[in-house]
Amino acid sequence: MAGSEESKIAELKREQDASDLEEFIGYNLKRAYVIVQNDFRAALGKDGLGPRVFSALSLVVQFSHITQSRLARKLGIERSGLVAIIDELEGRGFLARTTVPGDRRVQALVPTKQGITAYRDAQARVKEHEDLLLENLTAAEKQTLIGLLQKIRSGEE
Amino acid sequence: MAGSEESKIAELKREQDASDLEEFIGYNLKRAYVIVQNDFRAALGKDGLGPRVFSALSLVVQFSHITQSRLARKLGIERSGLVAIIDELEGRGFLARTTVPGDRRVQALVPTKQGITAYRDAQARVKEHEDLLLENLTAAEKQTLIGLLQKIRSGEE
DNA sequence: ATAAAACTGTTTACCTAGTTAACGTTTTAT
DNA sequence: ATAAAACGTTAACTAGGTAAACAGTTTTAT
Repeated sequence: MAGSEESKIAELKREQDASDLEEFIGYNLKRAYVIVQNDFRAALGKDGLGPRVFSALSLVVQFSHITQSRLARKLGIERSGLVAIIDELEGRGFLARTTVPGDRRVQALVPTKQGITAYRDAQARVKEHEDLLLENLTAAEKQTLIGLLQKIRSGEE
Repeated sequence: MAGSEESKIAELKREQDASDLEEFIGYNLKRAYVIVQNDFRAALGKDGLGPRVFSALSLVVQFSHITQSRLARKLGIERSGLVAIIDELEGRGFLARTTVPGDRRVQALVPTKQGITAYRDAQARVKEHEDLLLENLTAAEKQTLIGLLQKIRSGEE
C-alpha cells in the first residue's frame, strides 16, 4: 500500500467523493455527456445551432436528398420529432424540402449553399471547443473512448 | 490493403453509415447515453425509480443526513431542481426530511429502512441489466471507459 | 381491379430533465 | 445592528424527446 502523505490525502479525498454511482456506466456517461453538451452550446453561442439541429444539418449536407424518415432513423429519433428540427433549418435558409418525381409522399432534404457553409463553420467551431475541453485526453485516449462508445451503440439496431 | 470479398463489403457498409458526426465525442456520448438510459428504465420498470431519483436515493443512503444543497452539488444540478426529486422519494416513503438542531434552514435527508432496501434492490437490478447490455465489452474495457469518462468529468469543478 | 397494408410527413398532447429568477426564513460577518 | 450569504421552495421557462392519430400516397395481395 502507498504510504506517502500525498497518497493518503488523495485516498481520503477519493473516499469522500466515492459513491456507488461511480460504478455505473450510465451515471458516468450522463455526467460526461452534460459537460460536453454544455461546451457544445458555448461553442455555437446563444443563437447558434442546438446539438440536434447541428446533427441533422450535418447529415443533410453529407447525404443530400435524404428523406425525413431515413434521417430520423439515422439520428435514432422518431420522425415526428424531426419535423421541428427541419422547420428550424428551413427557417434559417439552410435547407429546402423538395418534391421527388417518383414518390409524392416524400420530400427530399437539400442543403442550400448557405446551409453548407454554416455547417462547415459550426463543425470547425465545435471541433475546436471539443479539443480544448478534452485537452487532458491524448489523441489515443479519445480514439479509445469513441471506439468503446461505438461498441455500445453497435448493440442497438 | 485487405482484398477479400468480406472486407470490401464491410468497408462499403462502414462508408455508407460513416458521417462527420462519428468524429465528435459529444455525438457518440449522447447516442451511447440514450441506449444505456433506456436500458436503465427497462431495468426498473414503468413505475420504478427514474435515473435521477435513483441517483439521489443512492447518495442519501450512502451519505445519511446530507442536506439538499450538498446533494444537489454532488449531483451537479441546481438545488431548485432537487425539490421534486426529494418530494418523490419522500412520497414513496424512502426518506424523511428531518430538522437539524443547530441550523433551522436545512433539512437533513435520512433514508428509511424501506428506502435502503428499495435502493439495494434497484441497484442490483440496474447492475444486472447494465452487465447484460454491455456484455460485448470486457471488464477491462468497461473500466477503461469509466476511467476516460471520469477524466472528462474531472475537468469541471 | 380492387381492397388491404404500409409508408410519409405532420399535428397534438404528453413526459422527463433541467434552468433562472424570485421569495421568505435563518445564519454568518462586519 | 445591519448587510450578506445560505437554505429550501415555487413559478415560469427551455430542451429534447415519445406515442397516437391523421390524410395523402404507394405497394402488396387477392
